[in-house]
Parts: sequence; structure tokens; C-alpha cells
Amino acid sequence: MKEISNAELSVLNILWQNSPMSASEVVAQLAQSNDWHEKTIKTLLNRLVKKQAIGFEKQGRSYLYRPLIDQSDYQLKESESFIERLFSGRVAPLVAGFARENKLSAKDIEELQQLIDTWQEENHS
Amino acid sequence: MKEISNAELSVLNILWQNSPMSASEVVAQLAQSNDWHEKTIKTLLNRLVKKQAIGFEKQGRSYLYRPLIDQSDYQLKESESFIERLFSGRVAPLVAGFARENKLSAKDIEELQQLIDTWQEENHS
DNA sequence: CACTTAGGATTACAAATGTAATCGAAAGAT
DNA sequence: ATCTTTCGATTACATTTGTAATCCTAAGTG
Repeated sequence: MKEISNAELSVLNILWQNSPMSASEVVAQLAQSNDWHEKTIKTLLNRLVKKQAIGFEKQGRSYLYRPLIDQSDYQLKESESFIERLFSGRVAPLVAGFARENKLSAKDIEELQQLIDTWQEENHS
Repeated sequence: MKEISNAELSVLNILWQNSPMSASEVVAQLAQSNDWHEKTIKTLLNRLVKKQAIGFEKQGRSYLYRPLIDQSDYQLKESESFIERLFSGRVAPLVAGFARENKLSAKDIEELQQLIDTWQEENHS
């Protein structure tokens, strides 16, 4: 599938949060945060449809959009390629950066510890 | 500073690994791995210079290039914006994805544990 | 010295991207 | 039945990006 651009991703994120949504609802969400023109957002919806990242059903005169790709799949693929490009594939250094800058929340720590524990059980070594 | 594109980043990565380097050395490194034409790589070097991401000193007829921006700074900024865009700012879910797909190495685990321990000492709470 | 070559500088050009404006049809409003 | 508004579809247009090719000049080669 074609790459999803940053602007397009903002739209997709909205739909992952809550779908299906009409174009006007998406616009309502985004126009605020991103200060984008309605036309711009419609363009982004169109491009996402062309890229088959989202689909729609007609609902009367307007459409109801919903994601066609899974958020977790997308997150994983993008994370892998990002980590590869910036950190030669190792994830710990990224987390280390966050730690250094105090960007880790207590919740992050807790979840990370949980992940480690689980990992160690599974790979009991 | 202007954004650095993916192709440009490949070049920058080479220079972060080892600098200063002449254009031909960079080409030697990259032509292999990325199957890029020499001219392409020169273009990327030029664009990086324009973006002030790298600089050079003349050395006879050719140049010696070196990064002007710090790799850690770049990594951190990009990581933050990436995590913000894809994970609403929380880093643990990214790591969780890696864990699920078994992309964590023993070394990663060890480093992560270390980070957590340190974090907990500092925020002994 | 004439000729080829190796470097950087400039130019090229299609596709993707950000950011809309315009078009055409259908639905409401008067 | 017109007029206006609202949708989606189509078109627009400057930048950025990927991917080179061409140009110009100084250096080696014969």
C-alpha cells in the first residue's frame, strides 16, 4: 500500500479513535486542533480512500468513513521502519532517550516492567 | 531547520558513523547498500548542506563532509514527534508492539531493565 | 598541449504532499 | 420553482523528494 503522509495520518488517527464518522464530523474534530480548512480535510479523506487506508458507505447524500487498515499493524510496521532508520533496529536506545529527557511516565515504567517480566518468563533464560 | 528526508537520512547516518568523509567515500558506502547512483548521492549531500545538516571543508579539489547536527538530538526530536503522531506520546505501547512480535533482543531487555531501575532510584516512589 | 576524467554546481523532471479552490448535483429554504 | 447551501469529485499549484543527467572547471594522461 502507498505510504500515508503525516497530514493523512492525522485524519486516520481520528477515525481510529472513533468510526464510522461522516466527513463533517472528522472536520469538526480536526479543524480545531490542526487549523485546517474543510477542503483540505476532504482532500485528505479522498487520498486515504484512494490509498485504500479508509473506506466508506454511502449514507444518504454523504459518506460514513472508517479505517480499512488496522492501527496496531500500522503502528508496528512504522515503528519497525522508524527504529531501523534511526537506531539501526534497536529499540532500547530510543527509550533511553526518553528516559534521559524525563519523558517516561510512571505508567510507562510500569508497563515496560511488565513487558520485561513477561518476556523473561517466555524466554526463561 | 528544514526536515531531513529519508534518503537524506541514509547519507547522514553514514556521516554519523564516520566523519569527515569525502563524497566518494560516502558514495562507496552507500552505492552498495542502497543501489544509488553516484549523482543521486551527490544531490543528497548538496541538499543536506543547504539544510545545514552537514558542512564541509575543502580539501584540495574535493570536500570533506561532516555532520553539523548532533545524532542524539536528532534521534530524540524525531522519536518524540514519531511517538506523538503514532502513539499519542506514550512510548510503552511501541515497545509492547516489539515485544509481541519478538523484536526485542536480550540486550534490549537488559538495557530496558537498567533504565527502569535507574528511573526508580531517581524517582524513588 | 589536447584529451579525458573526476568533482562539485546547476538543471531536470515526475510523483508525493500540503493546502486549497472550483465544479456539479442534490437537498433545503423561501 | 428558484435560490442557496452542502456534499463529494475534480482541478490547482507551489514545495519537497527521489532519482538522475548535464555543465563547468581543474587535474591527470599521453
